[in-house]
Amino acid sequence: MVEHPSPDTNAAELPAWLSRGLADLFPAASAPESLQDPDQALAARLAEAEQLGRPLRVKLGIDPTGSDIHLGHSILFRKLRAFQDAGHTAVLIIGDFTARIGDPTGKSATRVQLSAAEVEANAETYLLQLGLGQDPARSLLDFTTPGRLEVRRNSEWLAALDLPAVIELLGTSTVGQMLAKEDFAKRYGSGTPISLHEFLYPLLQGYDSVAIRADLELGGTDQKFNVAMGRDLQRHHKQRPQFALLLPILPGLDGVQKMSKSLGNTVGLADDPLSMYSKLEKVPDAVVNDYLTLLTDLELAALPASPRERQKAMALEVTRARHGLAAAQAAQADAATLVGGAAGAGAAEAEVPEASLAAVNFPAKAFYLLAAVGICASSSEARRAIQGGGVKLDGEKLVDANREFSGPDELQGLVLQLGKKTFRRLVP
RNA sequence: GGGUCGGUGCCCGAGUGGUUAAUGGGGGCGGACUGUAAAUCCGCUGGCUCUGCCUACGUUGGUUCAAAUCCAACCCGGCCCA
Repeated sequence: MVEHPSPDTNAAELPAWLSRGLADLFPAASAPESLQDPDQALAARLAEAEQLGRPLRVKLGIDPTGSDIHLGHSILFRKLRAFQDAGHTAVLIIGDFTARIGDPTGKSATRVQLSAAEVEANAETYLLQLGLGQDPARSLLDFTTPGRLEVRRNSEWLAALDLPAVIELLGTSTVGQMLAKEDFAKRYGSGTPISLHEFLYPLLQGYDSVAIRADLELGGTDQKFNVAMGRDLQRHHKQRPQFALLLPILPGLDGVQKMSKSLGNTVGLADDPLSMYSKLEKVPDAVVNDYLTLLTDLELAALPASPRERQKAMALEVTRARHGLAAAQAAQADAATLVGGAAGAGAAEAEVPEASLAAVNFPAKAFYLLAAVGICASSSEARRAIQGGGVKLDGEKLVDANREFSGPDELQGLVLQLGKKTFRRLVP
């Protein structure tokens, strides 16, 4: 490639771990030689950091509004981790204060406000899923290496703002600027209500950057407005404005809409190996390469061209990163046996999630059993599933929804199957 | 605050006194097909250990043998005016 004769040109290139999968970066990645300004060019800022031996402070904010982290979120954490591994400081902001307003981004309606207790409980779960107390080799973030991670809650500084401070904050932008934001513009245009407090959200998120003196903020492309707001506010507070690093929004399992719990197209970080693998190996062909780029470190060029092989390689690698190679390979093998037709014999061998019969009251009718064991959401749904011919017990189609089981003995050890990909081994 | 229009099942959206969990579409789930995919076709889509019983059309109360459908008050939202 290019020669690197001087430190100046060195800075003109970003490392691959940083540029992989980027959707947007501003103000600029690198700059012409005449403009090696560490405030304008990220490459220059990185070089400066190295020179001064001062790691960059890389901000990522999360609002603990739900309880499960899924792969869609994980692409941001993966990038944050890459910064950690390169020696920088990840500043993870738990939006315990902002979560109670609700980020209007991408929302077609005002979000429900959460109680402080709910938010705190969610925050705890998030940290555990991100790897708190775990071996960094297996977890998403590095919680153990000193100096690599700061976890901050934004109530720390936001709860302390008094009215004059809030008014000053509001004074930094205009209604026109707010309405320029796509979500607001859409909602305003379509007559969907926008509460005034929602205008505060971008300002508060921006203020977080001021509070922690961020050098760089990570976000999805939908965060562009909010991240840019951080730059404005930092300038307002006489700080060096942060760089913005935007990553694409991961499409969900449907391949069209973004991955989101409410759309039911997610793969959870906490999913067991088998369901993680089997969901992933059937993502639409069109998004397999996105998954590979954003969720793995694999070289795309080195992979087989066949879409089916790519799906498998991607599913295996993503599962491996969470559960280890052995578990991932087992999941791959099990997926092949379970779904591949020879369910009867295969199911007995394969490793499937277990479901306890403890909560079942016997005698139990088939439709009730499905619901009681948690495989169906309701007994009515179970009844329909059985009548629709989608339920198998130990490989044999269960046809009678009213079939009665007298006790756990005749069920334990058997595998209950709903559709092609939901399996439960019944245990006491 | 005034005027006006509106609030139906996961979502959109019919339905304006009388079988009926309530047309249709989307989404979801299941089946066939397939590459465990896409496309296509078919079925299901409130709850309950269910041949029946509950609960449902913003909330509460009322009229009626009978209401999602009529009346009243209230709550929430859009638009116009202030």
